[in-house]
Amino acid sequence: MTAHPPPNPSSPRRRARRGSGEQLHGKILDAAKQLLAETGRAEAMSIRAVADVVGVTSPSIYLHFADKDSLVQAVVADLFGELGERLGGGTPGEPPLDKLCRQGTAYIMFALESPEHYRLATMSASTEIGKVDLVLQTTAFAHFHQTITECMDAGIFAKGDPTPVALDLWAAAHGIASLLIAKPYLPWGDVTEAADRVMRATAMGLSISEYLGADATPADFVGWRASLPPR
Amino acid sequence: MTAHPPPNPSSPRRRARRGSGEQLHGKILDAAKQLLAETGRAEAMSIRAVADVVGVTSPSIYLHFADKDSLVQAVVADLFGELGERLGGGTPGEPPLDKLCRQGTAYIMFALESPEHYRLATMSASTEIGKVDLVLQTTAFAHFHQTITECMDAGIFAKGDPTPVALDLWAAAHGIASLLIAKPYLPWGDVTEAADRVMRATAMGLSISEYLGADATPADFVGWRASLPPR
DNA sequence: GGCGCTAACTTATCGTGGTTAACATATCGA
DNA sequence: TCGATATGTTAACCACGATAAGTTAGCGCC
Repeated sequence: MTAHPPPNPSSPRRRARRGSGEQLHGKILDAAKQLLAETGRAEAMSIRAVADVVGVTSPSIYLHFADKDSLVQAVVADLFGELGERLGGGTPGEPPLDKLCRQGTAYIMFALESPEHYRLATMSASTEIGKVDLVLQTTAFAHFHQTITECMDAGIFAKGDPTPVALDLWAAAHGIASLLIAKPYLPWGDVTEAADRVMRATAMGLSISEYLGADATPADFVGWRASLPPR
Repeated sequence: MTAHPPPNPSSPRRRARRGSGEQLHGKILDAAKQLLAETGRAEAMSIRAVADVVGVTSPSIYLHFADKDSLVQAVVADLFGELGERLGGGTPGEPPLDKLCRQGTAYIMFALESPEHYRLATMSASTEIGKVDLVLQTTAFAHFHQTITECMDAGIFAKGDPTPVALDLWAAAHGIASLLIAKPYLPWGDVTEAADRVMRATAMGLSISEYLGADATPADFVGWRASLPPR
């Protein structure tokens, strides 16, 4: 069995119509996502496996994607689209910091729902210069951006460019999501609570950090904290 | 050139003495670390490449490591040992929260110095039950643990089990380290400042979060913050 | 109807990588 | 000296990513 088996001789897959080569493109993407979701292992998404699922030979993949990395990136882009949609909703009039924490937790939950997709999305090399601000242009990031701006208007953060704040909060969300996925056996306790706790702590910390001034040392904070009335 | 070339026929590597098969074990580990550090790419550390560097044929690796994953895990364990040593030092009498932030930043810097090692350490699957608390038993984690206990004694955190606090802080450190490695092109600004900022914010946030009470909502925080005198 | 163009595939093949089975040999205790 | 065995090597298998070259089906056109 050294040769790869043909797709399925009994049902010879009908070749796509002349202009509709894009059909296969979509099917390949779906198959790749499905393989990742079902097996849960990134290495299971081989070009050959994807081709088998679609019912096509492996070189056909290369008619629609330049190489494996392109396929992975396409899957990831698709995923981030879904994430953006999910972060969009929310009750109007929701306090901005509540909204920010909710979005952060939603981000983490999304990552936990499709851990292999998330791993690929955040842990691939992809140091390509061309895609410099690919992340920053996702709708998910735009939603974060928007909510942070609302927080600034509410006086929770100092007014200015929301991007640094967004990056710091994203780092916190990514950190807990990533570790929950990679080290699930650690004593995290309830996952939702852990996610919520870290997001709240980071958001509050950034706010207090700005309140105390960017040049405040940890010792300054300790002194200030000691001066707070007990609750 | 389909066959693999022999190591080096001109200098026939002396076989190790009867009891010293462990020599090769160490050399393999060094070679694997070296390949990762030099090339900076995880895929460059193939079994065959490691064997070539050592001057041995690839199947010999399997006399000392069960499979590639075992070799990777061994490299990672070695790395965490180095990390633990580095986190150990520090001036006596250093305020505990300063120490905590310094250790967090040192952790992040360590990750940035050997990004591929770090990627392997934190992003591999390794869901093996046997190694349940492998991370928690590293000296690096022990140092975090110790410093957090000192913070608790200083009233910065509520007294109790340091492990949850350590995990949350570790998540923050890992998040920023991981993103700095995976997405270096994002506008992080100065890397050291970013690391320090996130660590400080998270530590302060956890402290304030405990001060306000675990059940405090983000809205509670906003109300409390608005009551603070302007600085 | 038939003819050619070409999009949409397949077949065959290459090189690399992880892993294993079978074989070889140097070392060491008895 | 001699056999047991630790310490390797040779040869091979199979899966994978990728490419080159061949094939076929749909479509416009006369």
